Amino acid sequence: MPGKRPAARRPTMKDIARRAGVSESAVSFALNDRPGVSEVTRDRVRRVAEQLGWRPSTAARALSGEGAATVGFVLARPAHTLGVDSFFLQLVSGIQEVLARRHLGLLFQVAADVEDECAVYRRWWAEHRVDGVLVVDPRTDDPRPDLLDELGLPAVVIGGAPDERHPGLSTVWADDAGAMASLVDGLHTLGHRRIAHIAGLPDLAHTERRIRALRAEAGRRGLTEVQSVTTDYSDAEGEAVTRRVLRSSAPPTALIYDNDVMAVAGVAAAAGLGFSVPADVSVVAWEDSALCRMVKPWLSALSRDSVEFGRTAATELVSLLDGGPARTVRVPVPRLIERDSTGPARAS
Amino acid sequence: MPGKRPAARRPTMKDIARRAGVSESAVSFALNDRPGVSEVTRDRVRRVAEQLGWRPSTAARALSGEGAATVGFVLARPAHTLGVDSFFLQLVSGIQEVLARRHLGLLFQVAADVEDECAVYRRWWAEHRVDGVLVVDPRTDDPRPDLLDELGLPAVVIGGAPDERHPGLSTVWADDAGAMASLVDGLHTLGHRRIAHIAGLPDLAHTERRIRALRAEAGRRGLTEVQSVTTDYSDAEGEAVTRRVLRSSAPPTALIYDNDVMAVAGVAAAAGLGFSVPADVSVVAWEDSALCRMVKPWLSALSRDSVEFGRTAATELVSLLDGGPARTVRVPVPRLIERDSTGPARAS
DNA sequence: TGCGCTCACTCAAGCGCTTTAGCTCAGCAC
DNA sequence: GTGCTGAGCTAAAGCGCTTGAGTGAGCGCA
Repeated sequence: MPGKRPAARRPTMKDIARRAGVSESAVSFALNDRPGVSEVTRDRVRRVAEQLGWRPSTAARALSGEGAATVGFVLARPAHTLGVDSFFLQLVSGIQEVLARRHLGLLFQVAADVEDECAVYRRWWAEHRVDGVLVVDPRTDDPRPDLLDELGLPAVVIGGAPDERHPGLSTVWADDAGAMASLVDGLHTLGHRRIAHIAGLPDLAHTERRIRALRAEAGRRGLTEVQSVTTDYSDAEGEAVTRRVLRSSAPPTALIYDNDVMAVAGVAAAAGLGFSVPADVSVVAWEDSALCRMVKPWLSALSRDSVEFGRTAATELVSLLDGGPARTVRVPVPRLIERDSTGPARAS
Repeated sequence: MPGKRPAARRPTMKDIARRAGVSESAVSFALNDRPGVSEVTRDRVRRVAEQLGWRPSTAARALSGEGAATVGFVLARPAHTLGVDSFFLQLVSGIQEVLARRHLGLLFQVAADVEDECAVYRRWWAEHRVDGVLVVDPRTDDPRPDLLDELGLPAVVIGGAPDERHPGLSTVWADDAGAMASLVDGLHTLGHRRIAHIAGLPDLAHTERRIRALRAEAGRRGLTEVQSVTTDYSDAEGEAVTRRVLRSSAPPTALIYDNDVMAVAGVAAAAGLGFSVPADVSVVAWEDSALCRMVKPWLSALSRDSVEFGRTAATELVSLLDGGPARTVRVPVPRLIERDSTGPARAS
């Protein structure tokens, strides 16, 4: 008897039809809220379906042209940077919340690089696996929008800048430039004149945006000793770059890190070099998480609601799947949470 | 012209059949390596398929009884504990690696609790969405194995103890008891007699295993001042519990944390109370990540290869899907990485 | 009474694939 | 010549659902 697989049979519409004494088509109409059946029949069918625990087979649905009831999400980052990043799990959990409500599945895949990611989209499309995708980490010179256009796959770009060249794509983005501007403004007010920006991956669109915004703000204020350095987001590079910039003859008095991991690593590196935070150097993390309260001093951070970000993106995709128009949605500008790592610049 | 969706048509087997001048059945045989076609035809068909960029429609495949080519993964943890946890992303990336090679999709879902998770399995099963699932966070008194048995859904339990009651399930697990034993042994050798174990979620099977193992080890050595306290894995509880245990009249000289996040929070809490690590109290984290090297002192940690763990689990599931037998696989015992947070007990 | 119309429903085809049964023809033994 | 075999292929059904084209009853209206 052991090892026996009962494998209870799944009920189908045919079963419902039989029990309700109507045709399969009637069942289909009834369950999909289509006209063509009386309210009485509809109710009866619904009751039978419920009672049988019926659920539509996604395979059959997909095959008859209804789409796969699934959206795709590819993460293309080097494996080692996937580590201690709270952003993606939060984002995904927000996405889920919205998708689950519509019984849409989330097909998740990690890819080695963007090229790989494109291959995944092609495969998903050819295999009829997804109805749309959520694209993260948009890049400067990104091949993905063109591809998705070509495939006719509805998509929402998360974190991209508005893009007129692809009117089919929705975009959900945060105003990095604005955030950077107010950040620089705050630091400037505190007397900081030498600022280093330890940025993320060089090819990412938002990295680019932040770098440009910083340069613009510096220009406007006549600050000449302002720099951005790109990294791979890892604690290792955060530490290495911090060490390098602080060792210069006129070290920065404020450090802006593009994520929390590097900021934490950076604080440790600064301490190692004898710099005290915030007395000698102020630190701000672009991304708030528990991490920021795990080190002394607690890190001031730009906080955004990543879960909400995910919700927004998913909502846009759902609307796209419903035939809605592509849109560009801006989520709220991240808010600076002032903690103990920022203070007035040391008088030079 | 803008907004036009070209929506290139997907090639089907019919297209291949036409171009290759054979019937659809022949194409099916050829492409699935089934007997019934000559090598010459097989080659020709394959070439045409390749040239057309054909990929089988998963929907059609699933409908004709081949399974959905997808496995499911549900994460049922309170949203706020999802934050800074490196384990799951690593695990998933290991899983992916194996699944991708077989062109299996990973359907991912976050659920509120185990009950919710069960509902997801039922739905997936009824909707024909997945061929098997990976179950994480096994619990004492877990409803999931029974359910999966009932549904006849192949499954691999990740982190569970071997379970004879469900011969249909595969299990991939680490020997927590052994790891705990050697940990206690090490601490005992260093002179520690009062040990506090800040454990994870109380219902998880591995939490239970570790607690029991600690108690057993303490019993064997006649240590009476050894305790385990369960938490929700969050930095907040890690900090609170640390504070509480260190405030007692005879505070522990060694702290074992069930994850890296709590360990880091704990070190900060200890420092706040005037305890120096490792002089006054030693700290070990059960889970190694970049976090452990982001604080001073660097944390000693039990390190396991989570990516490999994922690979192993996925491999087992694939074998199950191929009709292989259910198995129980043990992954290597986590290894203690000694850094700066452990040392001899202060002479009392 | 008969015409046309609507409503509620049924029939049957079709989505892209697998699979079983069957068909054809060459090769061979007798 | 007949009969058998097996290799190589085709025809057709079926998976569970949707959908457009019927069908037939009931009704209003001239």
